[in-house]
Amino acid sequence: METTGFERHDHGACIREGVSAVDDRCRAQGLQFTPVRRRVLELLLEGHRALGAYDILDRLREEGLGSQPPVAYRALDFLVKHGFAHKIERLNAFVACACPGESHMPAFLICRNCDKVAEAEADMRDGRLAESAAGVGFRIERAVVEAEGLCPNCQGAAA
Amino acid sequence: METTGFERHDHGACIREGVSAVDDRCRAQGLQFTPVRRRVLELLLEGHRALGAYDILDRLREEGLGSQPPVAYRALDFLVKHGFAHKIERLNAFVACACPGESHMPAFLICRNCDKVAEAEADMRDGRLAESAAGVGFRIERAVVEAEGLCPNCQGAAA
DNA sequence: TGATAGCGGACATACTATAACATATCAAGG
DNA sequence: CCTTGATATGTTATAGTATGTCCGCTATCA
Ligand SMILES: [Zn+2]
Ligand SMILES: [Zn+2]
Ligand SMILES: [Zn+2]
Ligand SMILES: [Zn+2]
Repeated sequence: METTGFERHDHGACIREGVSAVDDRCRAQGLQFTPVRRRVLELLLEGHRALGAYDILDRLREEGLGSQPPVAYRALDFLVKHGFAHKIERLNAFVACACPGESHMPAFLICRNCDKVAEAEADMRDGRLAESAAGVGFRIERAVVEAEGLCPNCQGAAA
Repeated sequence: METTGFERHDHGACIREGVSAVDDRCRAQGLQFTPVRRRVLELLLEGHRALGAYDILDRLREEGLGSQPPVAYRALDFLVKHGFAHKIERLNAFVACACPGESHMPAFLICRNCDKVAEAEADMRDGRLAESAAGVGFRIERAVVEAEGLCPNCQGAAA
């Protein structure tokens, strides 16, 4: 089970495991993992990339699973709400969660060259930011952390 | 010169100093601090809040300074490009920079109750995230760090 | 059987951002 | 003076992202 998606790996297993983990969690929590929601998750898992809502919608349309924006947004909202996917604010796009179900404060590493996105842990309740925040009396509840740069593969190519 | 805008302070001075600091820097760097750009900066400085491009545009329109989206976006682009303002990705909105001219990797503390935004330092090249990134060979160039929570004033009120 | 709740279909609309082209302004050089 | 190039602004249109609302279906449960 790789963490980043930058390395070569058995991506078929990646998808299968991702879907089945969410399937399990939905069953456990009594959530409805409907066909549209499952398909959207599969699409997000297809590459370790962020997909826009309308990219998703196009695919759904091709497959006869829905043709109007709310269909895609509702599925995405469901996935995000339950921690099965995340929104990348910088890209107005969405990625599958790398460790669905585990509650976490995710951070993202976004390659500006190949657009791959990796998920890292960045609990903002420690570290320098937390100190600054505490210093002015601000209580952090959630945090968006999105780092942009070059992934290991693209540093050599330097395109 | 307060750092956060959460505390009571002489906000008139806040605006004057903000504008004049940018004025100086523009002069020093040969940048044109035109009426529209100045006015947009003033609007951003009015509250320690993020303003949407169309909020800005409405104000500009009222004042006869421009009526079409590109006018606002171009002024905002100028301010952001030269570090006089920042975009808050989570809000699709913009804030004046708290320390214009100094190059920095800003982080933001966004109050979910009163919508005030404070700027903090969070250089992502140290800390835990940098370690994770280094661990997978990812080179961080820029980072969006936007923390959401309650500012000191709103923690009491707890609305 | 009827009430309730959740999901999805469909239409319309709002909000955010940019492309593309035209015009204005000003400074440098012929 | 006139041209030219650079920068900023004006204007129209369009692209891209996200939500509101209403309706019908189905499953569940009293
Ligand atoms: Zn994979
Ligand atoms: Zn890459
Ligand atoms: Zn102030
Ligand atoms: Zn507040």
